[in-house]
Formats: sequence, structure tokens, C-alpha cells
Amino acid sequence: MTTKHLRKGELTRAAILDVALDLSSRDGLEGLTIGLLADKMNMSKSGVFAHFGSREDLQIEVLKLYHQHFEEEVFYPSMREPRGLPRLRSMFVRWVKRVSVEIASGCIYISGAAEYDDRPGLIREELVGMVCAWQDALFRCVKQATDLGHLRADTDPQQMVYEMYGLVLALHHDARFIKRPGSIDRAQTGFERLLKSYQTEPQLQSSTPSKLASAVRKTA
Amino acid sequence: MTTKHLRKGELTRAAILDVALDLSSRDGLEGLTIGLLADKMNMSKSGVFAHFGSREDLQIEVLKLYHQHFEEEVFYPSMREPRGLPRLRSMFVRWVKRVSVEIASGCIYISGAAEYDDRPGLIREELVGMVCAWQDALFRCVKQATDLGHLRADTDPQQMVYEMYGLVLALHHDARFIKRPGSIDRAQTGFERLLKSYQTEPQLQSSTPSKLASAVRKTA
DNA sequence: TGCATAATAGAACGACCGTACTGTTTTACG
DNA sequence: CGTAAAACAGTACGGTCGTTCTATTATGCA
Repeated sequence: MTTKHLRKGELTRAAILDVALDLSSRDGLEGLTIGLLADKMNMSKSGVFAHFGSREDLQIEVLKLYHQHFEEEVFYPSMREPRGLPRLRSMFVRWVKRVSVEIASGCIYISGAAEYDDRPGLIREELVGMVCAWQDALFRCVKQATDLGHLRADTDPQQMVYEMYGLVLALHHDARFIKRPGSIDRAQTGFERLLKSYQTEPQLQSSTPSKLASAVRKTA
Repeated sequence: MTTKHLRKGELTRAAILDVALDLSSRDGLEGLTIGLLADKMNMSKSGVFAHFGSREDLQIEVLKLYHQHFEEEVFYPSMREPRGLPRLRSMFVRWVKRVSVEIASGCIYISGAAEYDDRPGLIREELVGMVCAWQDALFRCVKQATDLGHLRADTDPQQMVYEMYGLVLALHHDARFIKRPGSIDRAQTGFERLLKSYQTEPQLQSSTPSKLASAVRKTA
């Protein structure tokens, strides 16, 4: 049978990817350079290069590693929350928390969107796929929340996801670029206001208490 | 007295800056290269270079040119609108319209924020100054709108500017990066919902009729 | 412990970059 | 006009980049 344990090459490869993710977070995927990466690893350029067929492959592997971290820290834990509003809150809170930590390093989804918005290729395709997957997860969650009656029946999920994404983009912008304090609270405040707009209104809930929650279904 | 009319050098310098702005919009300020710029101008590298002391100077001049366009298309026309809500609406609508046009080319304020969020230097300082100036203009406008009674007295201007900026960032993201249609409408819809949240509430308006009603204009 | 093979180093190549220097052409004013 | 200065072209230098090729060292299984 094939050797199960990690050979040394795979270990250093993983170590290289860790450092590469760090560098890419700071300087962007396009700013990632094999020479600098080799320096940080105390290796030769060719030694690093040999682990990946090309720079583009390296960048894509970095992207996949970031995606994995994002899923583990934001997506999967939220999926363990109850469907509807609790899960949606969890998604947003964990998302904001992650971006908050990344204020010092940078979010690759966001910086990558600016780098590859007009640069065709494999990296762009991969990146768009990942961001769309996350937006889709948010979309489905909002939809469930409306189906469950947590949000108003006429809620437009695309619109709500759009505005949630805007709040996080503004957080990344103000905190990381402008370096303005208090941005995290503003993202949270914006989300609360967002919920207040789309949530089933108190008078509606009290007027038809149990009827609406069960009767409301579809928007699409 | 000194010669008033433009010498030839100043004309070509302006032409170079125009092309440089175009290239920078597409590939970012950091992607702007003197060689490519010279090609597009049918000039030699040194011929282009001679008009600017350094690449950094060129980039800063491009930045100033963009700032000038932004002011002329968004800021100044809005300042001719009546203070308060009408002016705020004008600012947002013209801003969105400008970014909409830039979907094909790219907004330097936004792409620059991602490029220079962790790259110290003159360019970053200049860029931060310009973005802050625009956010300050929005801030003052929101503040006037609350003072005039167009918006609720407890409106937090910083918070509202934050959310407006988020809507535009999301527009740039979804339209230019994801290439999702309908993003412009979503920015507008988000702004309307934003206004509905912060606008003087109907029952408040009717409770103090004459005072507030005269100040409040409708939501067009 | 041997030995095939994986892992890494080192040097070199061609391409592109910003910049400096040196001519050559063009402009514009007395 | 003529002529000084401005505008521009051409070339070259040092640097970094991704990538390739070859040689050397380290690993891991028989």
C-alpha cells in the first residue's frame, strides 16, 4: 500500500504555504514573490519553487488554504447553529470577528477582489467561485430565515446579502485602510439596523401571533 | 511677465496623465508602468519619464487628476443642491453613477484602498487624505440634515457615512469583481432603506407638525 | 547498511522594471 | 531669422522577477 505518513517534502510544503498565506495577506496574492518567500523560509528560490509547478499554482494553493481557514472559522461553526436568524447572526458575527483579526494582516477575499477584478485567469476564477459560494451560503441562510418567519416575507435575500457584504467591506476599508477606530462596532450596529428593517415587525407579530410564523413561506 | 499660454511640454504632460489615469484605473496605481505608458503614447520611456521626476510623482499626479474629476462630477454639483437631505441624495446618486460608469474601468479610491492599506509612503498619505476628505463632506452633509430636521436627531453621522460607503463598496465589488447584474439598483435600494431608518418618523413628524413638516422634503 | 529517489541548492537566462546619461530634434522667443 | 532652451529618443545599468537546468545533499525503504 502507499505510504501513509507525511514525507518530509509534504511537511515543508505545508510550512511554505503557511508563510505564503501570511505574506499574501499582507501584500496581496499578486505581491507574493518566490524570492521573498524563500528568504522567510531560509530556503533557496528553486527549493521553494520545486514544490509547486508554477507561481500561479502556488497562488491557487494559498487561496485554497485561506478558503479552508475561512470555512473552519466562520462557515462550519455557524452551520451548527439553529436554522434562520440564529444561524444568520452567527455567520455575520464570526465573519466580522475574522475580518477584525485580519485588520492587521488583510482579508484575501477582499484584497483579491480588487486585484483580480480585471485580470482574467485561473486565480480569478477560483476566487470568484469561493466568494460566490460564501454569498450563496448567506443567501440560503437569509431565505431560510424568511421561510421560518424570522424575517419579513417580502425580504429580498440578494439585497440583504448585498448589504451585509457592504458592511464588512466598509469594516475592512475603514479599519485597515483609514485606520479609524470603532469600525467593528459600526459594522455590528449596521447589522442590527439591517435586521430591524427586515425583521417581522413587532405589531405584526403580536397581531397575528402564531399564524404568520407558520404560514409564511416563499419569496422565490 | 511669464508666458501665459501652454507650452508643448505641458500639453503632452496632460495627455500622458490622461492615459496614465486610464491605465491606473484598470490595473491599479501600482500596476501603472512607465514602459506601457510610453507605448500607449507612442513615445520613448525616457521621454515620458522626463515629465515627472519619478514614478511616485507620476502616481501622485494621477491621483490628483482623479480627485479633480471626482470633485467636479460628484462633489461640486451636489454642493449646489439645497442643504440637508436633497444634497445628501445628490451626493449618493452622483457617487453611485460615477462608480457605475467606472465598473468598466475601476475606481481608484477603492482599488487604491486595497493596494495601499499596508504600504506606507506619500501615495498612501495622499490617498487617505482624499478619501477622508470625501467622507468628511458626507459627514457634514448628514449632520446638516439632522440639524435641519430631515433626519432623526439621534442620527449618528459617522454610522450613516459608514453604511453609505459600504453600499458603494459592495457595488464596486459585486458589479466589477463578481460581474453580477442589478447591483446598481441594490445600492439605491439600500440607500432608500438607510434613509427610512434615519429619517424623522411619521408619528414624530405629525406630533410636531408645523416645525418639522416644513423642513422635511419627501423621498422623491 | 546500501541505494534509489526525493528534496534542496546554486547558477544562469530572458524579460521587465525604474532611472541616469548622452545625444538629437523641436520649439519658441529676442 | 538665429539661437538658447525645452522636449524627446536611444542606450545602458543595476535590480528583481519567474523559470530552467544541473549538481549536491538528505531521506526512507530493502
